[in-house]
Amino acid sequence: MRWQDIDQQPCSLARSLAIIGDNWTLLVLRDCFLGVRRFDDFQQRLGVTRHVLSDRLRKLADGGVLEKVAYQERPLRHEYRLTPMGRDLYPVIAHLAQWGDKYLAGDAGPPLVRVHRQCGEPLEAKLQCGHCGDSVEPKDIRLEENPHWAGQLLPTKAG
Amino acid sequence: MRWQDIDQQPCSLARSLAIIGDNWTLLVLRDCFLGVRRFDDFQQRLGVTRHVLSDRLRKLADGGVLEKVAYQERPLRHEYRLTPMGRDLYPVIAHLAQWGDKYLAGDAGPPLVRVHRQCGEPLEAKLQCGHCGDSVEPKDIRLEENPHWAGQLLPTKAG
DNA sequence: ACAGTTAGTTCCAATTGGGAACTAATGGTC
DNA sequence: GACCATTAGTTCCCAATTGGAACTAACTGT
Repeated sequence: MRWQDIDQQPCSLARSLAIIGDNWTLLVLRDCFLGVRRFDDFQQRLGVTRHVLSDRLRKLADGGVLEKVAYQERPLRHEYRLTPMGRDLYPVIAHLAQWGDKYLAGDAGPPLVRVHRQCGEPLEAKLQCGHCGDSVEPKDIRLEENPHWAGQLLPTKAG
Repeated sequence: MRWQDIDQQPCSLARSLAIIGDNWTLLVLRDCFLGVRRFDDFQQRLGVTRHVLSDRLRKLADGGVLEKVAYQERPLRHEYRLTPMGRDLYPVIAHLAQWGDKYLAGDAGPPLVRVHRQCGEPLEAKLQCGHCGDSVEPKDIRLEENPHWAGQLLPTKAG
């Protein structure tokens, strides 16, 4: 199976990755959350080649994660802004960054600290159940298959 | 800059992506969280080619996300298991899957429901501040640069 | 002796990526 | 009017990676 065809899988994770799972794409989104909006700014900050950046921005815009907004006419120029759908990816980025802080930081420590304005403390991101408010770990989750794909998604004991 | 060199960036997100940001890698981890451990099982479930799978599993093991454990001698065979470092990626996968459920599901609805055992309800994953317990959104976060990289990480207003 | 199991490796053609130069549309300067 | 600057891309070429399939190694069971 080709990577470009994973958007046809029923799995929600696979479909998500079809939009944001390419190399460079999550770094583009990191910069979006830092307020970067323009092509050349992305290009210089990331060091990615221009045609790859062009491709990734187009995919993000087509996928609804970014929108292309004209910021001037004559000559017509566009910038890229997060949509609500894009902003919903913040927890993914926050957890990934925190994971890197925890396991991959060098001697100088994590490069950025994310301070929670409301409480003034560095954010310790946790996965929370919105229904009961408790923190959640992998073992706390039970998976239920949608009957439409019964037996096709989860591995069997036999393999 | 080559993608393979992003592990040398100070950014924690970039370093995380150096380990888990390759195409297919997060789908390998999805299957790990579903209990898949063996090479051929990954290969058949993912449809990825064998040498790409081999490369991704090696990178994950080298990065400390998976460990290679012998499950029999004669002939020597290994399986791949999540380490604690790997299990810490669960929030990333949960949020990505939920994002796909919300925005990318087809007519039949999300393929899997993640039920929170403690409260019995479908998980609505939220990003929580471990210090104060509140849910967190992008606008609630203020970034502070580590002085070691002062001025090198965040974009300036000028661009 | 021969088929089956399992975790890979090897080979080749096709796609994708890195690096650099180039284009288009326009404003400003000498 | 000629030339430089800005900005968002596109085009070109070569190298690296991927997809698909076949092959290898080290056994076990019949």
